[in-house]
Amino acid sequence: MSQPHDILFSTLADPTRRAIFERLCRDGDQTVGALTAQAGVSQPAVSKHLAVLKRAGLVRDRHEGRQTHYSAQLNALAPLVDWTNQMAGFWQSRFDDLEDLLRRMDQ
Amino acid sequence: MSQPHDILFSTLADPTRRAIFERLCRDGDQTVGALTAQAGVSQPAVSKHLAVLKRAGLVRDRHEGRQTHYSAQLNALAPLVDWTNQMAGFWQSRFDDLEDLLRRMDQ
DNA sequence: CCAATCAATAACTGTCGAGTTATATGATGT
DNA sequence: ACATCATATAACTCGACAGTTATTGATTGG
Repeated sequence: MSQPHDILFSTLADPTRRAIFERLCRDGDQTVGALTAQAGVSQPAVSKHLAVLKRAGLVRDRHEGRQTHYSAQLNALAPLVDWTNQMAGFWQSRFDDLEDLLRRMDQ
Repeated sequence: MSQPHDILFSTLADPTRRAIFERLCRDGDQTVGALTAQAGVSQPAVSKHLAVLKRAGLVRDRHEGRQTHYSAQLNALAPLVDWTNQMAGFWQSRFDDLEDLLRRMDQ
């Protein structure tokens, strides 16, 4: 029962973690240190959040010397967009069904 | 720091709760009993999930005799779409590579 | 009125996960 | 080789929350 968007929702549900992801979207490639500097939590906490984001495919890491740079992988958001479109589609199709029914009742 | 999409993400993060919302999108108006029948959890659990969905603005309730009908409020998903668009915007301003994602969002 | 039904609330329990500090791993410069 | 810096992992704590059963409140039919 664990769809791809399942992992996305739970990964992005945490405000601290989502803020990290947003920062990576906004400002691009960042080191763990740079992210920690504004995260409001300890460095290990940031590292754990990054690990979760990585498992969800939302970030990539790149090692450069003793630093690790992380960057956002925006295409990982696709299932989220798909899910939203699907919900909208259900809604629309029921609306169409209703219109269809009303049209039948009119004639 | 609690933005509107913050509540949406955490509300939709729970699989059981999201399944209830999906059901309401797919099949429209449902009673608590009908939702409980397929939720896989107890009736009180369903009621609590519905209360959370309602606080997030994702559902409306309508009392009819001793039953309560719930229905999805799809427009409440707007902040989610906005957030995704914003992330895509950040990304796009730095790269030009997300045709695939944009195609999904356009449909 | 009484019994039954539907939903919500109360009270409680257990689990999960986000945070901490402490430590390990690994790269760099002197 | 050594001291230092950057990140990851370990071990632990604590609170939030999803689930349970039991109960209450409200509505309907006999």
